[in-house]
Amino acid sequence: MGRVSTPTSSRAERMRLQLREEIVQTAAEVFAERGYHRTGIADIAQRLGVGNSSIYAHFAGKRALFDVVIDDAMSGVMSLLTAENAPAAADTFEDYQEQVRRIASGFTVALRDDPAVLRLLRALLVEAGGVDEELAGKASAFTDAATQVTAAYLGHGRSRGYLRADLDVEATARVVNAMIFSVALEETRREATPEETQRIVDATLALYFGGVAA
Amino acid sequence: MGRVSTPTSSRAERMRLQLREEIVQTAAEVFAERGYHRTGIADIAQRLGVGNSSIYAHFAGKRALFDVVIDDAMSGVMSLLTAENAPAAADTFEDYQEQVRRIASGFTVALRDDPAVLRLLRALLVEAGGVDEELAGKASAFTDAATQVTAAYLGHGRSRGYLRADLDVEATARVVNAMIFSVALEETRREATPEETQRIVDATLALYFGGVAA
Amino acid sequence: MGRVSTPTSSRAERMRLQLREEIVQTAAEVFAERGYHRTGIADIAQRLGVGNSSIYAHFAGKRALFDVVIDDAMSGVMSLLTAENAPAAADTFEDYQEQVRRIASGFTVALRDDPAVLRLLRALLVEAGGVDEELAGKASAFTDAATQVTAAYLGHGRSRGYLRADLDVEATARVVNAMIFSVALEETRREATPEETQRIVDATLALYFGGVAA
Amino acid sequence: MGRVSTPTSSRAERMRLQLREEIVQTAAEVFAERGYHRTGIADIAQRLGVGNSSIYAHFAGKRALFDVVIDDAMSGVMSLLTAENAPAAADTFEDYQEQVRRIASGFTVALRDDPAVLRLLRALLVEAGGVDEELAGKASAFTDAATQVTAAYLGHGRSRGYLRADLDVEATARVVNAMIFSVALEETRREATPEETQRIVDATLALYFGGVAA
DNA sequence: TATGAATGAGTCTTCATTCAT
DNA sequence: TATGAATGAAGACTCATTCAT
Repeated sequence: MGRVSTPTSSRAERMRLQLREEIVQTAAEVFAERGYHRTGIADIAQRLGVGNSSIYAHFAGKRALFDVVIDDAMSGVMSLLTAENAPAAADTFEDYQEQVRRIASGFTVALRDDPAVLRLLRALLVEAGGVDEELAGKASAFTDAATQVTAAYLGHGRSRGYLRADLDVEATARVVNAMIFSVALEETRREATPEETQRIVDATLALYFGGVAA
Repeated sequence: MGRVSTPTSSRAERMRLQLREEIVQTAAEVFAERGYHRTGIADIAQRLGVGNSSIYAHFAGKRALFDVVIDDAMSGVMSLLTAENAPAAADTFEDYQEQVRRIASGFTVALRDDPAVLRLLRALLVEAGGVDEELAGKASAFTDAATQVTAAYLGHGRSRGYLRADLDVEATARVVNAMIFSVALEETRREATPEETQRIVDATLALYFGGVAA
Repeated sequence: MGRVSTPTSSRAERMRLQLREEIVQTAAEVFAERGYHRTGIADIAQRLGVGNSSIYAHFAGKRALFDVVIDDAMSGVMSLLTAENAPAAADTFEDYQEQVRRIASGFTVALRDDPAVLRLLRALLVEAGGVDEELAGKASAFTDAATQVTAAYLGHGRSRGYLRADLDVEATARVVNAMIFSVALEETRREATPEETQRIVDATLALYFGGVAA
Repeated sequence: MGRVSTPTSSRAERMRLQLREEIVQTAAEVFAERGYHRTGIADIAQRLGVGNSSIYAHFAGKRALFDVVIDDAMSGVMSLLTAENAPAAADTFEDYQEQVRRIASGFTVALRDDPAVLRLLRALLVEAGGVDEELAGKASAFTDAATQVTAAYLGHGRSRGYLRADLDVEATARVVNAMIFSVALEETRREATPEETQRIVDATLALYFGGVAA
């Protein structure tokens, strides 16, 4: 039989999926701009130029759509965090610095190109408690997952000897991620110029690698 | 005949102010627990055991009440940040470490005793954009003010020579504050044990003072 | 027993009545300025400088107070209409014109001195339907009573022969009163100068006595 | 294929406009019956048999709906006042009487068929001050406009010589209109029989043309 | 007795969701 | 299947009235 079946439905299916994707895109934009509560289903539908109820043909409701949007944003950030550089890759402090700079740079570029992702993260992290218990749980799960990723890097560095032997890997991972997200969120709030952002990134890395001590 | 001065009006005035204070307290609790949008005037009134409209005798509306609550929280945090330790106090790195530890400790204790303040800050920083442009501006002003305070400490330390000469004071101040607030917010979100919190604080300070490098 | 009794209570009684009177006065002002619905009990109490509930010590409620105010205004207008000139007084058209001019002049002067009465009438006639069935009935009763007064004048003049023999006394009375009240109300609405008002009064009388025909 | 032109949108548009029209009609009824303040959005929606919020799909709010209703009533009355008879049409007093009778008759018939218009006018003229400064202004503008129309007739008649040479055109116009509106309003208030109304109209015209003098 | 703070019923308005076309 | 008009539940706010002092 193969997959000869339903070629017509296949065309319809493609269009259906495409509309779904457009809804998610548009919803991401609007949610990012205005936050969950100030965003109305009508706002999303209108910006996309479709009818209100078309959204309900693809998502159970506003909350469900937000879930999908947030999941997309989360996985986007997670792939930035984990992209191209395995924790195992660095063996010296110099390599590690290089690796982190590369990641930070990738981060910066990616977010410059698609700042909505970050604003969505803010929507998640910030409004989580104001929407739902379930959403709050999702936010926690996300920070926990991010902590795991960072902790893996830190653990590798400590065992390789290029990070402090007394480093509290798990706690530091949490702190570092908080710092990263905070800076990132803060930079999107005030619409910072690339130069300002670069200064913040440099300051962050300097603090990270060497602390403030002389 | 001593203080004949308007004792009746004084009594009534006291009760009026007391109710106002109770409203602010209760509102702070509920806003902290549920966020701005999920909190109804009815929730606050009910928890306090007064009628809905009593709140309107003291505040122009929900938004105005939230403003007062947020202002209280902001000034609470600002006094924690600036309390008892002038930027000029430390002259050596050891003194400075001691000073920062003292502040951190004060912070920790204060927030353990009154965690609502922090949750309110989260409400401010997180929901700001989802409520009002004005509130968003208030949030920005707050982070800017906090940056100034921290930058004063860092500038003093750099000029004394116990902090890195190449320290980007303003940028680092921003990063450090972001880190502090993030950690604090995160710790209130997941209801961390005192031990966990202590580990986070230690990790934060270690990172701050010496970075991650071996 | 006589009425020697309770001289103290008599003093108190006097003050009580005086306050009651002041409330009616003030209420009349505010009702006249803002109409029934836009006037709050608090507005009246505040302007008089007494507490909200003092009003309830003298009147059953807002509606009852309005009733008293309206009754006062109605009897004020009725005495203007019936004042000093009995329907029987005039025997010639010249006498009648003189009489009517005297009444109109008294009206004008009285309302110039106490324009609130008229505004209250407006409040009665205009808002009657928007408040209560009962108030609407009172408004009807008032216009009916005024019609009776005017009809008596007209009837007298017709029987004396100085008014048209084919005059429909009752219907004309109704029309004339409507004209009088309308003009009076309209003059209070737009804050007319005395000169403008005089022109209107003259035009009204001219129309009344001689119609528009050449 | 003839007129393929967007029949769907056209159909929907028609229904939309129809509902809007029904809302205005029903609102006119209820506002006329109960006045602005005693009319709730719910009353209107319920009488029409639609949901409360459907009204908000067509009008910004209660006040905006009232505005439309009032504007309709005002233009309805203005067309009655100006209909089919130009001020210039009459050249003799007989012609003029005929013309005025025709207008009065048209008025009477029109208001008998649609008494709501008049009740609405009452709502406007009476409640104007009790709702809004803006509405009060609209009421003034309306009476001024009506005065202009009437003054044009009177001015024409005076220059033709069939009206009194000493006629104060503007003041008389104001009086006459006040008389007309008052009578009309009064007739709707007490639910007069056609015969009673006819007597009032006749009395009004008699007064208008010849005054009361014998 | 006068006060004015507190009340709670009533109202307008919003918006996520459904349904007829 | 897509539409967008209609829905109704929910929430902020007002104000005449009551009650403890």
